[in-house]
Amino acid sequence: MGSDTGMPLGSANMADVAREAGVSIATVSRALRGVPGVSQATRDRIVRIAHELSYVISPEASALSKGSTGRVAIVMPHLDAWFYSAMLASMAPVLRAADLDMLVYQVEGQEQRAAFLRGLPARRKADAVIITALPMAQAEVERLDLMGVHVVVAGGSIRDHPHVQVDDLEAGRLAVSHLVDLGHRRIGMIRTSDTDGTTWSSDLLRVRAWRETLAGAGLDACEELLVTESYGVGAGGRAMGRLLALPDPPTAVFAYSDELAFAAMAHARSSGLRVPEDVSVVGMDGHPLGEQVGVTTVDQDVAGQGRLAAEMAVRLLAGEQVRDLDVPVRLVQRGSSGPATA
Amino acid sequence: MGSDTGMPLGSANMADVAREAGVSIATVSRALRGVPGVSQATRDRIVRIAHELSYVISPEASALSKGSTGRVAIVMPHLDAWFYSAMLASMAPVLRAADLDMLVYQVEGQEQRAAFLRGLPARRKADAVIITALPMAQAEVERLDLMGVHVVVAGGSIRDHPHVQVDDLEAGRLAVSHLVDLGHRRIGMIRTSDTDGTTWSSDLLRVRAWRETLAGAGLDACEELLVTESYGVGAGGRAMGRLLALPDPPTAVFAYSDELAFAAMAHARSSGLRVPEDVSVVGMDGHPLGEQVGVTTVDQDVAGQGRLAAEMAVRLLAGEQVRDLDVPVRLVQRGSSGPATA
DNA sequence: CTGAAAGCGCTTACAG
DNA sequence: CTGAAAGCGCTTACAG
Repeated sequence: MGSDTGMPLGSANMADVAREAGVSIATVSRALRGVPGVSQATRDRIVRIAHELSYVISPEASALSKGSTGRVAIVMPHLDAWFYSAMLASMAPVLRAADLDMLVYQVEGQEQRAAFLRGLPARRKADAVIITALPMAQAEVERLDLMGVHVVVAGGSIRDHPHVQVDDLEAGRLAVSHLVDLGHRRIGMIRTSDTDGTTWSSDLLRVRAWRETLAGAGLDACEELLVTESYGVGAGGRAMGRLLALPDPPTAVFAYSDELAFAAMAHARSSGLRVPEDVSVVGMDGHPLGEQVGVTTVDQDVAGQGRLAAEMAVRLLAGEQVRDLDVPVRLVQRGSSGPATA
Repeated sequence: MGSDTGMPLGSANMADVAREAGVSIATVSRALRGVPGVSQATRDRIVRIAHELSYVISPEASALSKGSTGRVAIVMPHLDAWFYSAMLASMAPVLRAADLDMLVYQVEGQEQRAAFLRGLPARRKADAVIITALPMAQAEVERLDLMGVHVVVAGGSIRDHPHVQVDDLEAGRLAVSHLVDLGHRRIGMIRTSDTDGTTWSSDLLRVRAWRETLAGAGLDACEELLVTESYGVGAGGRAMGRLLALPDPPTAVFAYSDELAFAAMAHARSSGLRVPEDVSVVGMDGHPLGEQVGVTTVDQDVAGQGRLAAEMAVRLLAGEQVRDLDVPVRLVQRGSSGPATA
């Protein structure tokens, strides 16, 4: 690494490389990007000198002149729930392979969402934005159109933006039918209320599936069996507590996520109940811990959804057409659900 | 929102705003950034017009001329393990408050790490980089110095870069001493081997604590009791399986993380063992599920570490001095550990 | 195959 | 308080 120019390592710009190589910066630019129009010898020399100078292209300057940022923004309401981190983890390698950087925004609650959309911050910071399972009110959704970047929706759908999702209605039916088939007559549902007052397709659809499946089986989907707790660590436990405290508690519960299911099960057990003998629990997602802990779930291939959403963004940036993708769900029966005994 | 200029919403640049307002772009720049030197009337008018035109500043152009990017890069080996996602989640609001964007890099394994450091990609893409619990070989560490940006280390330490960490030696001692105090004589340890061949302070220190604590108690820290599985979903289960298959299996196990502990417990139970009667398990982290599932752990306040690391990055960017921060750990006793019965 | 020059959209001394 | 102009570091027609 002989920096014989005496300049601090890594502070070189394209002009320095050009000077050192005895060519114009236009030639350096072409050589380094690998575009045709440079002789192999010149290219080799430039590459070598750039390396010697520890030259790194300025993404800002590059972006400014070509008009694209080389970045994709990922927007999620939470970063620490498993669903979101699994999404993120599966998007990362796809974007990396396409040489795109990943800008991550945690946009939690209506206020932050409003601020995010008001500032339209992603518009000039990324070439595309992947909205992941973000609750949104109708008026907010409109703002999305103004962002002037490609929008991909993962884990849900928003108007006519291209999306990757599962059929949440089917997912909910799978879970609830499974419990109905096991002979349960009182079946509760647990969800969290980040979605307060806002439209979020997955949530609405799973609740609808719960209602419709119960109705279809001639069972009562009364409001007390649908408990909503605000998002947070204790949500699942509190929700289960409320259900179990009912005069006529459910013998089975469908939780919106596996993490809620884990907490619900733990709460039930610490209340002296056996799972599934006293109460059955079904979650949703396909959380890896679920296999170990033995939770019946509706697997929605989160990693697959993330990968596909990222690929969709990559395609859009390449100017290709994309079409909406539906990822199949499947019921995975494990120890947390069993026959109704009452 | 009357765009009376007829140009597509959001495509305006500073010159458009200037023209519309009848001022120079210099004045627009000052007005919009809130720097002094613009009359209130002019400022108000400019702000209004910018809003009407849905004007959003070009971060690229801004960054190029002022020489900073307004971004912080977060580098982690995994994004889907709880520890990392909790770190990320706690960094996000701090960076947001400082008006910094978060660029996330999942750098997994030696090959990707080498590529990351070879390209020094973060150097010009962010003003600071927060390295989170990333295993690194010595030679790789050297390259860090070349990045030409502020480096903060979270959840460990790397040479003399400012860091936020816990005392992993103490953490390990707390866990193992707890088991020794309960009367256990055969105490195993489970870890994962992302760290293969590389230096990662936390890992080395916790293993050392395990060895030293056992030695200090006159117990045998034989190699068969230290099991290393490559990182992944099944790691904890496989590791526990290996320990339990030993001719003389341990009666207690210290797992590097709570997630490993969950899996280890599940495996033990599915093997027909009771926890803690037949085997005690202690994890580390302070995973929220641990409270629900009843896992004894060494809480290392992950969210606190993430917050402090992000604050440290913000301070460095503000030109302030920072000093290394040590976050305290504490043993949280729960149901997964109990007296030795053998 | 190579270079001179315009342009991307800002910020920031420097003048007034 | 305001503006003209240089400069940030690239990319990309356009010529040769």
